[in-house]
Amino acid sequence: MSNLSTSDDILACARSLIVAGGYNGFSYADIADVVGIRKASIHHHFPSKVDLVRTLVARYREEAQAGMANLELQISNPLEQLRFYVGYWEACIADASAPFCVCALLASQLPVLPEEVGLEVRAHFRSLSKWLTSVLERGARQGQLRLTSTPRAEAEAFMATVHGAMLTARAYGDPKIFAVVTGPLLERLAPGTIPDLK
Amino acid sequence: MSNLSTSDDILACARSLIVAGGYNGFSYADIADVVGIRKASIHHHFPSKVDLVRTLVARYREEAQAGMANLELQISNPLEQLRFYVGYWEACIADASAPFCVCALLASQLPVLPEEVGLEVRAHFRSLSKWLTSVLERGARQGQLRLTSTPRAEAEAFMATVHGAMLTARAYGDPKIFAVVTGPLLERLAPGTIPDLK
DNA sequence: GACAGCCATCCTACCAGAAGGTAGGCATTA
DNA sequence: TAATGCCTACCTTCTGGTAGGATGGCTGTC
Repeated sequence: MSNLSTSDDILACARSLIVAGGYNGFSYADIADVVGIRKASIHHHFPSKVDLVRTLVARYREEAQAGMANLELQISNPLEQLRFYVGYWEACIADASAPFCVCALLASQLPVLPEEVGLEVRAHFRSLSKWLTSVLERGARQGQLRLTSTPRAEAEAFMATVHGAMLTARAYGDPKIFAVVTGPLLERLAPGTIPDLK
Repeated sequence: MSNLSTSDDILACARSLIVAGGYNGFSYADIADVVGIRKASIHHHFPSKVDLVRTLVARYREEAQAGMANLELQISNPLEQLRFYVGYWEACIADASAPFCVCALLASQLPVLPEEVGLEVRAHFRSLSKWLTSVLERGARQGQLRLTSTPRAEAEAFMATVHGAMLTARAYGDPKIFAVVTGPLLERLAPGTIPDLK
């Protein structure tokens, strides 16, 4: 991998392996092969697999939080914030750099996840939902977004559709379908268009 | 398990284990424990794990096809067909009998799935999408559904949202959120409600 | 009806390799 | 000198899978 810190390499590698196949879809040996290190050396950085994945998800959450905070600073328009969020994932899927949200993938395996990891994953869903709710609520208040139900319900639906679109893109092996699904999702929230017009 | 054929018991058990944790989330030993049989006996019915899971997904697909065909016979109203489909999953999630679509879960792990299994999983997505497209298309033609984009795009969005809602319900450990997400999804397609009315 | 043969089912016993993890040694750096 | 990072070597348990034997129900034949 890169020539930054080895533990960062391990985390980055584990992340992409998890994105590909989930918690039970990779082993220390897989990481060792990619990073160019021995299995035992990974244990030096992360004593157990649970430690590794918990750290990885915690860091992922930090990045996500930082991303949302940055979005609040850089973009004031709620609709544009949503567009940026969706666009971020569209790009990740298109260039196959990270074609799935780590937490979304792990959430699908929650029943077999170690508890400590599960807690982090659930926390991500709550904070993402909270942020989306606040964006939608603000957009509605400012008359920039048109909601058809409560901000919370709309936020959950938004999040669910984005996650589902990731899954569909993977199932079809076609990045373009992600935009096909998420495009109308954004349009529907934007006033100015008249959905009833045929 | 039940006292029907052993191979059916094995398939049923494997299905619920896959729904819980995916392809790598269970072993022959797990099934042996539940079914009350020895590991080696499972190999008699399904020589390899790939055989087992391929058969399982193929059967799941048959059931799904039969379900769609039956829906076409029993219910003529397209909106009611969609309601029934969503209600089916709502019930599965509520009673925890099958809180996730087997193919949706496996699709999330497509990169690490044996090819033969992956093919079946992708085929399910295609046929489900095809059916939803036809329902939406017919509904729009009959003036019973109001689409805001093409039937195909709307079908993909519908499917994605339902899959995402399954994931959300699992992440929150709360079956009710499934209806919170899918309810408005159906309402939006039904004419008669006026979304713009605050 | 008796009996042989056959086949499906399930068993015990075993295997090789992969899993996550440990012990302890050897450099390099602070 | 102490800690850090990485190594070799090893351990235990689990993994999917195989070999071969016991049982028991079904056939066809006499």
